[in-house]
Amino acid sequence: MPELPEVETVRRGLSPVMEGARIVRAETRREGLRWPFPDRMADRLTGARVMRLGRRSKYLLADLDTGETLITHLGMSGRMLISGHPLGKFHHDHPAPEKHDHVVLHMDNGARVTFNDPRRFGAMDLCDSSGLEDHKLIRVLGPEPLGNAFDEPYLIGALKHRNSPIKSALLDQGIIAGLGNIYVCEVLFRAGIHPTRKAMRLSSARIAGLVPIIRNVLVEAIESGGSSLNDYRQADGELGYFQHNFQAYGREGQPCVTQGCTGKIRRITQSGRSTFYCAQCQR
DNA sequence: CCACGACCCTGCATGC
DNA sequence: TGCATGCAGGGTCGTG
Repeated sequence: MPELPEVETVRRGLSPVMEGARIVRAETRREGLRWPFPDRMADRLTGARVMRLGRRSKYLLADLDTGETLITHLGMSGRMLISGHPLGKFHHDHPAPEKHDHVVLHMDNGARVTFNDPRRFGAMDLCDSSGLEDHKLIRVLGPEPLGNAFDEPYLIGALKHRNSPIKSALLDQGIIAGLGNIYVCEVLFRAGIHPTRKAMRLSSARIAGLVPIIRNVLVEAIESGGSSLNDYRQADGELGYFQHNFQAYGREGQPCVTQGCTGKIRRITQSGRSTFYCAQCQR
């Protein structure tokens, strides 16, 4: 489900429900997801007030008044469902827990936030807020693509010696934090760059051109409420609609939308993941 | 220091 | 109807 725009959409949906509210009860319905939950997680969450809901890359960060931060990753299939709140799908009641509801946060404003994740690639962890930047999942991340540290000189330097395909390099969270398979395909399509091209073989000018394209794709996707594939929804139950703006991803066999291009979108596999591109206008 | 494949897990669409 | 296969927006780890 989630790349940076989807996680940002979830954050925006959750923040009016969670910010300023206290967790009166935390239910963990299994021992962990991708990894075991941290020691006594439910106890450490109980009574905590959420000061601020933030995001770093694809991680949701709930800054608590206990001095700890709750780190949540949605993996491939994770969702955050709101009930008992006007901004949630269920305004007044709480649906019975479903099969893959793994963590339920009961807020003092009557809302419940449920972390549902069928594939269980998601994760939760708690750390000292002061040490967040040193957390093992956070410290390995490259710059935020919508932040000031991400600019043309940075990307040129980061890709200069990369011998891997540009597709793999842009998926590397240590280079740019937050792009995933969909948005990398869309970025390379807009840039007219062939996904198998070696990063180090691209001119500085072409790499520099990627920077505004990356920012634009992400901003447009966030403004659209993210992309809804399968049953992914925003926290309020609404569907995002950026998937209607895909120009490459998921369009195998369909005509290229570039003006004057007669090509069709192809699908290849790169390191186990599908890449969609137009062989005529991406070089 | 890479780059790549296997693996983690469930659900869904497809084809026989 | 059942069953096998392949695919899915995430990431880590071991190997060469």
